[in-house]
Amino acid sequence: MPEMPKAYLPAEIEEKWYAEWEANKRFHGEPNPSKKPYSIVIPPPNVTGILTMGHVLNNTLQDILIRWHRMMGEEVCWFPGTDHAGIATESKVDKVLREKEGIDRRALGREKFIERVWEWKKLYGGTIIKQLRKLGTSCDWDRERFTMDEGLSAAVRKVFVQLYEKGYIYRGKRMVNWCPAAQSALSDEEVIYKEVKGKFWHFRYPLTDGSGYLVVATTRPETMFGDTAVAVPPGDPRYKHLVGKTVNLPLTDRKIPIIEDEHADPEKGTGCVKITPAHDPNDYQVGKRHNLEFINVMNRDGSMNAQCGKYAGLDRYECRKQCVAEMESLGLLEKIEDIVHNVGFSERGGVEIETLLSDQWFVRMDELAKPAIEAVRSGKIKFYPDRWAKTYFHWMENIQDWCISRQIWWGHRIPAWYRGDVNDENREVYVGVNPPEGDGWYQEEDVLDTWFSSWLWPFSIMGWPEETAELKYFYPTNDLVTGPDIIFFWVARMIMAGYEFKGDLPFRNVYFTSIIRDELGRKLSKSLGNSPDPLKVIETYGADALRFSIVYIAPVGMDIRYSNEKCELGRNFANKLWNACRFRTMQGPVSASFDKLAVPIEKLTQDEIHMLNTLEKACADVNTSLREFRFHSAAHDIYELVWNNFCDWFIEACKPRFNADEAAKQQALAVLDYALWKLLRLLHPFMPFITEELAHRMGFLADGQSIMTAAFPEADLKLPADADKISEMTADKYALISAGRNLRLSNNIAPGKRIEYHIRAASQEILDSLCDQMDSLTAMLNASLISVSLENYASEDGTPAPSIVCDAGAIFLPLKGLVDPAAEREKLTKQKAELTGWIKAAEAKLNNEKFVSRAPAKVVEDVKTQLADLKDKLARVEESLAAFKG
RNA sequence: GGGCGUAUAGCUCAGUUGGUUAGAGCGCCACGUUGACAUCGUGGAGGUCGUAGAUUCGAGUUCUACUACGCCCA
Repeated sequence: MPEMPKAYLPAEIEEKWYAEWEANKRFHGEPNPSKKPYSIVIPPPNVTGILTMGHVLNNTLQDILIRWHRMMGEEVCWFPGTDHAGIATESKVDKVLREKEGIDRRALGREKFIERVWEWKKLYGGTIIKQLRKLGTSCDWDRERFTMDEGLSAAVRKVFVQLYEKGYIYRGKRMVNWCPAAQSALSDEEVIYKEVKGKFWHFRYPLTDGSGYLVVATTRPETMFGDTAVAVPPGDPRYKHLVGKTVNLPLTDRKIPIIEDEHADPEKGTGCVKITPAHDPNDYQVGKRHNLEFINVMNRDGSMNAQCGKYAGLDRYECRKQCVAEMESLGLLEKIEDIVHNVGFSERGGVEIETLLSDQWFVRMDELAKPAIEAVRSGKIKFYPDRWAKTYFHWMENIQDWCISRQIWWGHRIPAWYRGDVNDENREVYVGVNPPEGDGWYQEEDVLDTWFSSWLWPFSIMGWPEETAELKYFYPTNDLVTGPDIIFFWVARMIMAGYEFKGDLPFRNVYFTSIIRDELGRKLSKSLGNSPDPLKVIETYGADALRFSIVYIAPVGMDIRYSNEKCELGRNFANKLWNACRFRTMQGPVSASFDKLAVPIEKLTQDEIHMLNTLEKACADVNTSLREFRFHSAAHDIYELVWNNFCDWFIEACKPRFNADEAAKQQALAVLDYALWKLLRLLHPFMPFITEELAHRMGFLADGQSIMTAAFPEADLKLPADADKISEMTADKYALISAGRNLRLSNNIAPGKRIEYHIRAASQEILDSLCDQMDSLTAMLNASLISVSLENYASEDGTPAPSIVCDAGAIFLPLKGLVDPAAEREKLTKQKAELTGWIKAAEAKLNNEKFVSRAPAKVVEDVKTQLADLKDKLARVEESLAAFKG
């Protein structure tokens, strides 16, 4: 084994191990009845996508779960793949064709265009999948799927037909969200409402009888060409006499009725409101109630149509401007008010959404929702953090029908065929998995919402509707890790689909990740330029560092404020571990028994017992944390264990033993190796590359073996019965050492200078124990000599020495006349004041009869013990103080 | 308008069922290159836990109201 470099360099090592793992099919899962199954399906990233920090967090957490379960000996399978992202991909390829080749999609035609999309997908569709590998994700790449694969497409067709036959899918003319950029309908979930500054234009609509006018306010003047009524509040005395009359709709030659309807709010503006049934959801309801005419005034691309007279063909915003100008010139503009209101924008591209009436396909959701609600309510499916269940219930209990048709080409074409005139509402309709027999049939032009294939992902990815061995073994999956932003889009729908088509839940636990923001708390976005490139971060810090850092800093259920510099934490940690191992290799070959502790427990030193005891507790804690999806807690525990317990204290305590007799050295190494091997395994799910590398370098694994399938550590070591007590005493000893170092520093003694100390032990037991461990004590204090007794330090000439009082006793630094008595008095006086304060607090408690009678006996006992300790400490401080007053 | 969440050290965040003197990382100050590690070591300074009440022997931890910020839904 070549000597280890001084600093850990991740690049080559990560590359090497990933290739090795893949070549040996270490990620592959296969139905295996003799083992317990564990599976996860990846939230399929868009095939057009590139890796973002959101993916990094999400996939790191999945990989941690996957690797953890794999190490626990389960048959693990992580199913990966991508979705076809209908609108996103179509517009992307469309743009490329237009800009690079000057080709218009429409001129190309549907068939040719789709061919080009497939070509594009072949070239670039694998990008994000390749990038995920850099992160170390152990997906079963043999099982990678795409939502447009033949099998998954068959699943979509089957599901569509099944729901249609059940009467859950229907086609109809409804108000839908229309994206003028994509020129397609969108589901409610794809519309994002934002508060924007806008205007209220107050228009005068003249009464036909010439007796005056009504004032209506609108934020959308251009839709006035679709007005088919003016509504007033029912019974409103201001307008009662006008109901049934008509107004002349300005800029047109139409007369429209004045009607009474609750939608008109008497408090708002004049109380009158114009009704545009074809362009507003509320007006649509009014239109239906009053049997009004529905006039569509807009084209698919957001321009005005022939209903708008001379404004036909104008863009909606231009038309708005000109309408307002003309109304003003006609003296019909009463006033303009600045307002802030909610406007819907398309989730992609941020184009303002139109609501308009059109023919679309819908899924009735109410029945599908029932078992899905029950699954979460009964706890069969658990959400982490569980408060997301509330959001889920609220949405599910008020669920709306799902608009699933999209007026684009890239996607699953709806398996419906028609025969007869396109405009004939009564033409023949056929819905089936395969095209109908006979002549004259033509297929529906629309394709399905991408989520209509994604909601089948947990079982379509396993080959459904075929009855595959994978489905039998790996379905339902165990855990799902995803962002809360797609709880409606995806999570809720998968649960519904699971019950409807598989008759069973798709997963048991859903972990909702944090959302990543920049340091200032802003959302990451392309336009702000604040999205870090994970690949660059991996190049700079290493994948392990990125993974560890992001888990370490991710708060539970809150947004993460991320910056690349935070990866220094993970990089430094990796380097620390690397160097600890480097130091170990310098001490000789690996111990013969590192897997099982060969040292008899009665021979263990206190430092060793403390290390092992802490290690065992950490193993238990990490397992518990992971079971509860408390990833950051597990990361913190491991960090603390490695850096603080293992490196700062245990290795330092070992050092003198490495230079002592051979038996002591071999025992120290045996314990160290046992702990280190366990540490590496504990850390592996978080930092897969460095742990694999070190496990091999240290000799814990032979060629051809992998830490990936080594046993995940559990708290299974038998320690002496009084291990906890010894552990505590050792911690007190370390506190004493810190105090000794403090004395050295505060008295300006060079760190390299070996000096004498005196320790007054707090008890005979502590005295004995300190004497037992004189070698490590001396080394860690860099002392030349340490005297221990039950007495304070007393110099021959009676000069007092500075000291610090701790739980284990007091430590003195004999300076032989070099002390500054004033400074020492000040320090001691301050300490005395603190102690006195605490003593008063403790006494107050014990003098409180209610406390003594009502608090648990254990608590009262603790306070008593504490008070005794405090008084003891105070006595010592006072002794020292008296000495310095001398 | 309804719902949810968050407010703890200069910054970013821990603090699981209420119980000893509230923690970590970064940053800051001092010292330091004795062969694991300057991607480091040693020591130190720094919060009374948004505000006001309530419950309790005891509250950062429970309850109520309020304030600020954020998210979701309408």
